[in-house]
Amino acid sequence: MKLATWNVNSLTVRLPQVLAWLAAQAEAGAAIDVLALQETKTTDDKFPQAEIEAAGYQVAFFGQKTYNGVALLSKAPALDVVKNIPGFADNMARVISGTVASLNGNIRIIGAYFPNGQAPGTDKFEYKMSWLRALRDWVREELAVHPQLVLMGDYNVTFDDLDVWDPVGMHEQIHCTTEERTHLRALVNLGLHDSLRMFEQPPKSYSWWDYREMAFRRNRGLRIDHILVSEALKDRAQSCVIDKLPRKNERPSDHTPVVLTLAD
DNA sequence: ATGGCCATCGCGGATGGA
Repeated sequence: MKLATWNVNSLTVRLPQVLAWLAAQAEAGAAIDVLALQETKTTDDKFPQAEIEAAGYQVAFFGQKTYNGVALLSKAPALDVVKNIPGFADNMARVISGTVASLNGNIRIIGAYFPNGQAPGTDKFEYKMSWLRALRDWVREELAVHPQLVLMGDYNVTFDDLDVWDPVGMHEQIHCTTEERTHLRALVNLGLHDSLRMFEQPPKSYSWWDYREMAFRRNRGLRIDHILVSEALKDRAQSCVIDKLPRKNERPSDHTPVVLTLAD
C-alpha cells in the first residue's frame, strides 16, 4: 500500500502533472493508494473531480478561493470525511481526513496544510502556534479512536538542522524556530514516527526548494513535508522516499511528493 | 548590499508563499 503527500501550489496549474505522476507510479510497479494534496487553491465548485475520477481515483476535497485548499485522492473511498480541526474555528481550508480500508484494518488518514507562519513575532506566527496546539489536542483524541493513523502533509516545520540546507543562515528563522520544532516534537510524542527517518536517505534530502536562485539545481531546500505514522503502523512501513522527479517538470510545484510504502 | 520566482486576481501591482 502506497501513500503520498504533495503540495501542488495550485491544482489548476498542476493537475496534468498530478495525473501524469500517478500514472507513472502505477507504471513503475505499484499505484499510489492514497494521495494527500495541499494548496489546491480552488473552490469546491471548480474542483477537477471528474478528471481525477476518470484517472481511477475517488476524491474528497475542501477548498477556498485563492489560498490553501486540501484534497484526499484514494483508490478506495475515504469514509467519515472530516474537514479542518473540529472545535477550532478557522476560515482557512487546511485539513481533510478520512478512513480508508487496508488488508490489515482501517487506516485513518489526516492530510494537512500547516500554516506558514511568516516570521516569529507576527500575528501569522501566533496563528500557527494556536493551530499547532489545536492539531495536537485533536490528534491525541484521534489516535485513541484510530490506532492506525497517518498524519501527512506540508508541515511548514523542519525537525532539525538535517532538514535545512543552510542551518546557520536559517537559525531561528521561520520553519526552523525552537518554538515550531517543540510543537512538532510534541506531536511526535503523542506516539507518531517520522517515516522518512526510519529509512536510510540520501544526504541533504529536502521536499521544498525556492523557485528563485536556481535553488533546486543547487539543492538549497528544506524538508517540511512529512508523513508521520502511528505506533501500530510503524512496523508495516517498508520504505519512505522523496520523489524529486516532479520538481524537474516544466512549471513545477515548489514542493515534491513524499511517498510511504506500507506492507499490505 | 539586495533580491532574483511563482500563483492569484484581474489587467497593475499587491499579497502570500517559505
